[in-house]
Amino acid sequence: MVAKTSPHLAPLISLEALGHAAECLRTLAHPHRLRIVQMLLGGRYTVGELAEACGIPSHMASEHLRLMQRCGFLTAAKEGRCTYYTIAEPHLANIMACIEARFGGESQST
Amino acid sequence: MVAKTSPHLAPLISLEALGHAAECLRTLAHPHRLRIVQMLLGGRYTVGELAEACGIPSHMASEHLRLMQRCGFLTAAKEGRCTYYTIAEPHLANIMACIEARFGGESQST
DNA sequence: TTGACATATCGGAACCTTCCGATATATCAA
DNA sequence: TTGATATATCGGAAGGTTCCGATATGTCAA
Repeated sequence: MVAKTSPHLAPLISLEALGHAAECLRTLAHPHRLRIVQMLLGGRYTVGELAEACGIPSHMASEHLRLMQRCGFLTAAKEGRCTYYTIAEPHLANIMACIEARFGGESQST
Repeated sequence: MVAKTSPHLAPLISLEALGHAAECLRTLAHPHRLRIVQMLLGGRYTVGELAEACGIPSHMASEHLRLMQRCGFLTAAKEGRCTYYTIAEPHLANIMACIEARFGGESQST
């Protein structure tokens, strides 16, 4: 039931779970989607606001948001003509913190 | 010089840095590469050992390792016929901890 | 109803990734 | 040298992703 691997390691995640993790990482691995997640960690925003912040047309923001919703990262709430998105997966805060720790102070003066 | 965005958020990472972050996340976003990183966080291994643990031919493990080396994640040390790989990017431990927190206890009894 | 706005969806072009078999290089043992 | 082992690289097939213009849906104001 357990590992037949080397002595000094024990708790390997199953390849199936790693496949799921890889899927989520791939969903996160896009500059506009990272920006969207970073903004949503600070509050809720509409598609149009997120699109403008990323400098992309809103129908593309909508597509990014749909991808992240499928992954369970976000939820949508329709209010009138607008759709507000919010973070649904609490672990995103941790991962963004890691990313900010590594890339936060990177070459912003060039 | 600073944000012209909404009141309740301030420290957005530059899109350029987010692009770099996305590249690194994409490199990580593969089940075999995640397994390799997880193993290497517990010690150093040869290409063949990593390949066997993933159930893939060693020339494919070699390719995964080269990708991660390019990203600065790993370093290689040749010893005789074997090449030992080790973790070079300390932040990988943090990110793997996030991933284990989220996916560690997932469906291993199915 | 009509028109304007906000979001969502569709179809396709361009590009990137993954995987594989074949082959190259480098090391050791005899 | 020769043969076996360990790793690395190459070229191409198959599939996935990103982006875009066009179009659809759903909401508000008049």
